[in-house]
Amino acid sequence: MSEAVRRVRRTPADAKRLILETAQTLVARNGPQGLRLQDIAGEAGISHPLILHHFGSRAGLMRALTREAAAELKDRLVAAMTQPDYSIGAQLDQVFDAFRGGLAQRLAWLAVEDPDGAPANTALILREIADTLHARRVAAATPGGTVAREDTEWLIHLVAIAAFGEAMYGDQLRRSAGIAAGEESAHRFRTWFAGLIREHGGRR
Amino acid sequence: MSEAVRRVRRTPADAKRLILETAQTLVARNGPQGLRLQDIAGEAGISHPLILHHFGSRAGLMRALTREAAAELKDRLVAAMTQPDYSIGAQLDQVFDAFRGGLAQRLAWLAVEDPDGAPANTALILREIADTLHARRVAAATPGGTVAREDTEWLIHLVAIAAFGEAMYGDQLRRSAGIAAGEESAHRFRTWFAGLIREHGGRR
DNA sequence: TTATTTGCTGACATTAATGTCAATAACTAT
DNA sequence: ATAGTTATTGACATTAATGTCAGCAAATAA
Repeated sequence: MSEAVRRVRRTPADAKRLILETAQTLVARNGPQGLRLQDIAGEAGISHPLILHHFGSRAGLMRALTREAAAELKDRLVAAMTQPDYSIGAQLDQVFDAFRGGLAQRLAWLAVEDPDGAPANTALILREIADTLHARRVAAATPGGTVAREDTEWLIHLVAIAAFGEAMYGDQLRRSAGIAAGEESAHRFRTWFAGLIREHGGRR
Repeated sequence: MSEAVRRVRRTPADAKRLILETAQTLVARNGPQGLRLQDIAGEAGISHPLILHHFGSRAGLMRALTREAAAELKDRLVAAMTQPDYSIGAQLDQVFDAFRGGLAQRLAWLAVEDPDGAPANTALILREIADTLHARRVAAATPGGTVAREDTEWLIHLVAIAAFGEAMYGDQLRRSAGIAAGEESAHRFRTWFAGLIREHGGRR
């Protein structure tokens, strides 16, 4: 009388993919609080022990999530940087784009959940970027002028904290300032910010 | 034979003070995760139901905490702004100081815990600041020049997201960039940032 | 002293999360 | 077919948090 219960059986790689993608979606949607194994399982149409089977523990899943988000960010930044005419002023929109689609928010939220995981995973990304950008700035400098290494580093630091701050609190702060929220407003800010940086680059 | 158990009996105001201050300390030290009623109670030397007695629920405590932190931030910013020679470039250090001592971190963390509480409590703070600053910039402008209102707003927005981003991720990002962490490094960045903004103000 | 109010606590209830495990079903190889 | 491997699940164990409550004790007033 008892029906045989049908099951989907995936390859481990596929199962991990499914879980990670579902989890990323949920983090982006609900913030760091919304990362309950039950919820992920429900959304993915699986049972929650399956997550533990593939990732060992909740912490293991978190590590995998941050690792994935950090890798994605790095890929996007490197892609933006390898454009022929790259400069942080001219291509700032691409840099912010690299943080878009909830990516920075995900990373930031994951950093809140697991303060030690994010640094480990993002380590040295910024250093690589600083090296590349600085070389470009030096090459682009007028023959007589010099570009201080420190200036490049702080420039990147500013863009990084601004991008994170914008991703986390941009909308809230705009609302608090009485500025209309939304994508268009955020874009206007990016444009303004790019101008500020271009100004800075231009004068030395 | 049974000893009478001695108890401390406070006024409601004193009890709330004690609880709020202990909680603020713990948030600053351990992040948003470290806000368990048991922990607060243990640290304050009271029992955890006392917190519920005075604040109704954990959510009530969180609201009180964000309200307090937001009020503190506003006070510091207003104090910085009412200095006679206030301008966001010249006094940027004071603005960042207003965010220091874990205040921005507390606010940011509380915002993560209770995304709706912070906006309600910080509403219009930035608008006030924008009004004041814009008036000053207009007054300080050279007779022929004009200062766009939007420019002032974006300037404040940048400082705000940078201050939050710095408070939340500054040290992590500096480490990730291979820059030495610590107060001195953070100060050097503030100085550089102030210069950037002063440059911008000077050219229009 | 006695009565009254209420700040305060210990013990318990409730809820909600992670983590464990034996059993089951879907593939693969023989 | 048959056996073996393992992805998958339901039921359960465990843990850890918030919230409830009856009663105790410290002030204040009569």
